[in-house]
Amino acid sequence: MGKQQAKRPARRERGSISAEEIIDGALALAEAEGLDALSMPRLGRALGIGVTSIYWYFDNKDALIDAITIAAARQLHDLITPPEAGAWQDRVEQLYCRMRDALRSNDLLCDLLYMRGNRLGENALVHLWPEVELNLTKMTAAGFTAEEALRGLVALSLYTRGAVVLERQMRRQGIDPATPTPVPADFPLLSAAAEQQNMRGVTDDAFRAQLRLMIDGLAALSAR
Amino acid sequence: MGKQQAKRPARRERGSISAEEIIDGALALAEAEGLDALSMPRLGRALGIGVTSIYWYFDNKDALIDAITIAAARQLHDLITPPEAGAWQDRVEQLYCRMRDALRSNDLLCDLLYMRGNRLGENALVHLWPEVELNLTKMTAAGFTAEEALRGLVALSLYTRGAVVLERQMRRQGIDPATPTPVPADFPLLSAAAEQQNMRGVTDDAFRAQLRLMIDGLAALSAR
DNA sequence: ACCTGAACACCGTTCAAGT
DNA sequence: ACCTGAACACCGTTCAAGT
Repeated sequence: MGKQQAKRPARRERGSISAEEIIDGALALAEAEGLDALSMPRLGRALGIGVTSIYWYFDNKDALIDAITIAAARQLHDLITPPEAGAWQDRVEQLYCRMRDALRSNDLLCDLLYMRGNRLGENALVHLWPEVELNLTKMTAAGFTAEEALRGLVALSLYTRGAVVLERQMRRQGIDPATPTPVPADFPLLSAAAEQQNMRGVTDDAFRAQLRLMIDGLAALSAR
Repeated sequence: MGKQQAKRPARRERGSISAEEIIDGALALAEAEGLDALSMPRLGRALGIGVTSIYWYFDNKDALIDAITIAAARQLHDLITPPEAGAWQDRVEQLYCRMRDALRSNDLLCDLLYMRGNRLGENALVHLWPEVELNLTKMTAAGFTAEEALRGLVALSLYTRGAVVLERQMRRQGIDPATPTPVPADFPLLSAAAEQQNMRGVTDDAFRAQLRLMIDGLAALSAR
């Protein structure tokens, strides 16, 4: 009879592992099982490499997460950037609506960028800077100072981020954002309103309407 | 000579531990060392009880986190609720400015409520529902439908939440939100604007100004 | 009824090797 | 230069006790 010992997988040749392969594997694992399930041992197993080999390419897990964040964010730009032509109001409305859509349909990207501490900070979205610059150009042409314009764009992005994060938190808990929050009858107005416009998320229409309200408010400001 | 064996702490009497004591200890530990440092073994050690004793009072760590979230959120209400009298515009402006202040000065509360998955969802802030009801009353009196009014309040809270979370992420990374983001000169408008109004946070004035813009936009809507 | 340590299956990371 | 397992100090949780 042959030897019965558990045969361990063959040692990988040197040069057969790359940072890119690890990033791709990590993205695949996190997409399939969730970011929480991404552990170094599991990743090593999924890639068929020794756990510790990962540490030759990345100093630690945080560095790896940074890398997959950049990789995941890179694709965002093409998904959401509106055509160059058009009034800033419409371009900006479209940009943030698409941003919300993209993050809503990509939990992993949302988790990497907005949930818990994204170590990259604002650098995670460097790919969007040309888009910001273009909007600033259009807005200054419309009468804004650059500071006013940027302040407005930041506000819109904060609103969008808030909406995305709220909904993500609900989904993470297995709560359907469409189901209204139960509110005791002590609060008649709130409980009536919460049946339509609940506090667990925003409908597409409500999001867009409020976004437009903010944009129009800014536009009125610049006209002054 | 006396026995040299490491003496283990005396066994606690039955009844000497309470859920409240555990919650207080957990809050103290999380405040002192950060939410990440709150582990079951550390908490047991801090309280001088066996780690596993905690499991008699809480099913698991998540349940304990829920409990301390509720405990931490309870104090929020008194801190931020504005006086009853006044126009809804001013009350709401004050409410969200104070909400931001409270969360900015209490990292733990911010982490519990907004960073990563808060299992309690909107129930974490039940203590604010009377305040919401009051604002809905005032806003419907001013011409809003209850749904419109709630939609507006949700939007304001999303903006606030976005601002708080962004700043918290920066602080968590040890980045000073006041230091401007370095932007390459390829983006002249952005780099000029980013020196004043950077993308790492919002100044108090900018936050309030944008909040007021949103409120006035809502008010104009109801006048129609 | 309440409190406990031993034990288990995980984790991230270091280190001293192997090739 | 690149890949590796053994080992370490942690974690959350279960379980079978003790009192």
